[in-house]
Amino acid sequence: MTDEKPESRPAANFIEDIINADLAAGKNGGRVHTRFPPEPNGYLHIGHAKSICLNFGTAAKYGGKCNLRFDDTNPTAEDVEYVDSIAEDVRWLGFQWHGEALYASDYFQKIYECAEHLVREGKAYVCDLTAEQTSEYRGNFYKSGKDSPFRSRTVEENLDLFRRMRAGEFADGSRVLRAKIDMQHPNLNMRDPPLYRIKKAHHHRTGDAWCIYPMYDYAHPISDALEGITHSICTLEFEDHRPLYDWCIQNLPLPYQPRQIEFARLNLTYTLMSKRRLLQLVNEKLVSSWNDPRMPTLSGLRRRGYTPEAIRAFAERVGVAKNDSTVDVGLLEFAIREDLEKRAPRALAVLRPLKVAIDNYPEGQVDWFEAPNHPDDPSLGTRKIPFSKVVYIEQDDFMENPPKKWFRLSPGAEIRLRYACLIRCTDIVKNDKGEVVELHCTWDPASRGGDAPDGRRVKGTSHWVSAAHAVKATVRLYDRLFTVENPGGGDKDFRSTLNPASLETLTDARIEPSLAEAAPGARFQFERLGYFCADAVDSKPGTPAFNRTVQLKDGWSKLVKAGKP
RNA sequence: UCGGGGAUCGUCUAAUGGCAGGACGCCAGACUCUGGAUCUGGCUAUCAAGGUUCGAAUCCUUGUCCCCGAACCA
Repeated sequence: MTDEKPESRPAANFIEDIINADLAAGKNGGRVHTRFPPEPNGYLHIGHAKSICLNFGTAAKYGGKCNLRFDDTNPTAEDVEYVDSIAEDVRWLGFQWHGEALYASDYFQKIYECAEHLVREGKAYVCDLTAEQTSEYRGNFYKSGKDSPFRSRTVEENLDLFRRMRAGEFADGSRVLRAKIDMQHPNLNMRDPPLYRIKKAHHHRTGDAWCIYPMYDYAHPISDALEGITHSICTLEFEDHRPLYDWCIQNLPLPYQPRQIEFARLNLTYTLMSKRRLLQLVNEKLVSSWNDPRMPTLSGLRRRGYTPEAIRAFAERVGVAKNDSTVDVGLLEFAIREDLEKRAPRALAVLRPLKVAIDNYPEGQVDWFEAPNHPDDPSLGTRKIPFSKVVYIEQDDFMENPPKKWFRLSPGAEIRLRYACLIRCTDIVKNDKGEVVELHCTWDPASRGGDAPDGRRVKGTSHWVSAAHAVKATVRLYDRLFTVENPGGGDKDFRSTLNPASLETLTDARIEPSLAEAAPGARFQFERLGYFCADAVDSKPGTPAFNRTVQLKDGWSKLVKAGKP
């Protein structure tokens, strides 16, 4: 990078302020070491992406390191399926963790030894209260707690009992190890919190080696300290767990003293961001899977056609602060448009075909027009598109009785077929129901390529495909999954606000021939429509299926909406 | 009625006692073989009331509103 001293760099957010101050105070020997600590109990979503970008990005900015650590202290909720998907998603986003992927379960032995240390110091005890009794003894916001009758057990008795817990002598839920702090503490987290519970459950990594598992509040600070984490960044709801985090760091013989910093998690309009509810969508088949392109999961966004670059740029723009906030989903859409606008090759595709016969075009003739793959970037090259006597245009591009500012085709009007020629509508054909099913047009042979030699201007340009050469394709049009800004907000069941039109599958779309062999995952701009990608699962060369990633900005529909077309 | 946080354009976010700035959005215009892109110009904000100060978004006081917290979840 530069020879600039780290602490002289202007801070991008309050976390960097803190790091700069720590660096200036000579803490941690000048090191910056963060970690991303997902629990492997679900798929990563766009909210996690913010945290990933923050943790990995901050470390990188300071020339530090960032660990990937699976927080797997609750075997009943966790699964290897999730650890695999999480690792894949982090890599896809473009980040490389320091060393091997780590697991809190790697530290179970050390965490256990720390617990014995607390017991020996008289700072932890085995408690036989039931969960209900524990809760009762804890008191509540307004009522202080009272000491457990087991609080005064001797060190010897506690050590014996704890070892027998570990040895599997007691039933699930019959005892816990608790920190001995203060049952009168105004912060409920400090009222003798449980450190270990008995769970005779199979763990995805440690198997049956353990039947007691540490709680998050206890295992997390130890894991951080063991790894030499300097700044342990988490979300706001852990703010009042920080005293307990610090208590653990202070009362245990640990090699490092990490510091917890909390920031506001990402909320997005029209988007659900809770793992529990996302799981529900999957389990209840309200979406096809975790990677359904309508899901806010990273695997869903990837399949939808989002790029890692766009997601990182989005995270950057959203910023980092402590205000509860809900970002407009439009900002995410802006990020992917911005990225794809410069990189996606253009192509012509007609979603809802309307047949157009060019009456004065010679039967059997084919013109191959050359079209740039990107109008502003010649380095993407060109391709040839076939033109013949019958073409399809978009149904939306014709109106029999158009409003005033209509630039597209209508009876008697002339438009340009993109990169091909000018055509004028001479006649329309309707079916029994009075719907327009076919247009008759004439072309101006002098306009070959798209410009008239007489210099006449044509306002409208339509995309099109040659009927004889176009390939049929499946195109899935995705829209937001919910109809309300805050699904599941208030007392509404989020399932009642699902958008019934979140997926529309078109099976009669026609694409230009060059698109037929698109590689799965390849992204294109279908001109005048939006960005699309060949589906990574269902699209095969020869039988393509495209997902709409996002629509192009649409000035016309905006006019219509404003009521002034 | 307890503890912990937070209130700046419509939405995010900066300004760390010294010009309230940026991005998205929106509006108007230019340009255009995508009603796309691009380019101009514009719009809109310091929760309230007092105080300190030459000067307050920032410091103090009082109040209001919002979020989180009572799993042997993370």
